[in-house]
Amino acid sequence: MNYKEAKDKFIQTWGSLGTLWGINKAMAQIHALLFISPEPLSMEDVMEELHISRGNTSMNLRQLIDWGIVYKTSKVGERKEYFASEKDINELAKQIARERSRREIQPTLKVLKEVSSIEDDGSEKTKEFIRQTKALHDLASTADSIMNRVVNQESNWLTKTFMKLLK
Amino acid sequence: MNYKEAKDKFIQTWGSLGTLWGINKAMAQIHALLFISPEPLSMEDVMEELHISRGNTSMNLRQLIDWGIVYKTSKVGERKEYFASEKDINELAKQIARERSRREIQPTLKVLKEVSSIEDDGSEKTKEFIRQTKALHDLASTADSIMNRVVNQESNWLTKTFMKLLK
DNA sequence: ATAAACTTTCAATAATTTTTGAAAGTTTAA
DNA sequence: TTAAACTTTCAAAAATTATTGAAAGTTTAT
Repeated sequence: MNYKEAKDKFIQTWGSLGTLWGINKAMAQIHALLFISPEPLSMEDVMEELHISRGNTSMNLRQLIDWGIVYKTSKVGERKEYFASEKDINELAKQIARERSRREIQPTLKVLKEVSSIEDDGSEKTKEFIRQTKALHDLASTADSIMNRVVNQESNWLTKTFMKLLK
Repeated sequence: MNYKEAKDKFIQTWGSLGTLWGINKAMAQIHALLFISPEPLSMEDVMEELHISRGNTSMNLRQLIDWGIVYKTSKVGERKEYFASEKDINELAKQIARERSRREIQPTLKVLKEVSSIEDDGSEKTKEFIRQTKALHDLASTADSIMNRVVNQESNWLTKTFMKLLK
């Protein structure tokens, strides 16, 4: 396998994985491309490499910036903007964990808390509902605490902790 | 909020969350319904509660069974099959972790290993590619080890470990 | 063997999500 | 101020994914 083949395969794989953690294919592919590029790329570069339209590129770059895993840079004497991805893998993991917590877990916890607080009328179905939604709340809440802890520690905490756990 | 409202809200929320962990809405809603039901439900019951077709119900119940989080049961003297979800939250978390590892992480690891093994021709872009794909491989691999450990421990390991970490 | 009770399959349709591309918007240089 | 260089927006189109429902399939009782 040569560089070009490996690169295409990586971008393709990362792209289809993206849909699994809640971002679309183009967004994940742009991220993959920037992640392995030694130099920041312009919008034009991204469009050409991935064969996607200007509009699509613009919108998805914006989203990546919103997620905090891609940055705008500029080159002296050039008007164009260039884009670079977060290169540090720990920083990337932290950022993703942070965003997933904010976008998914927090809103879910809110709903779980709400629905598990209905009045217990004594019926079996109500009891079961309260029991099960409370259990889910606890699970999600615990998972979220872990994620927040990862997010708020020094960059290597994740790896260190994992290594300890694996001993 | 009464029981019916809370139930609908829970099913709705769980349904839209589903798309985020890689299962479709109907599948997640069926799971939600069974998860809070004190009794196993028939296909008919599920169709009526969620207003979805027979075919849809059948296919998604099958998938839930494939994921290992819903079981078929039967009632004596009845020909119909009934369906019940895994009720134990630790078992549910384990099962989901196990399936996500098998379906997503393992295949990704395979590709990452493959593409990060291309020959280093000394160019900056190749060096960067190898460095970054290796780093991702390490991250995914570590995350997977954790998940497998969770999967292979006694039912309460997850919660216990989390509690320790939070101290 | 027949038929009733039930489940599965799958081609057609519907719903949703993504992508395009051209017009509108913005910034900078002269 | 003008215009060139570049980016963003968004309605329409395309692509993808989910759902339906009726026919085919299966199982069980008689």
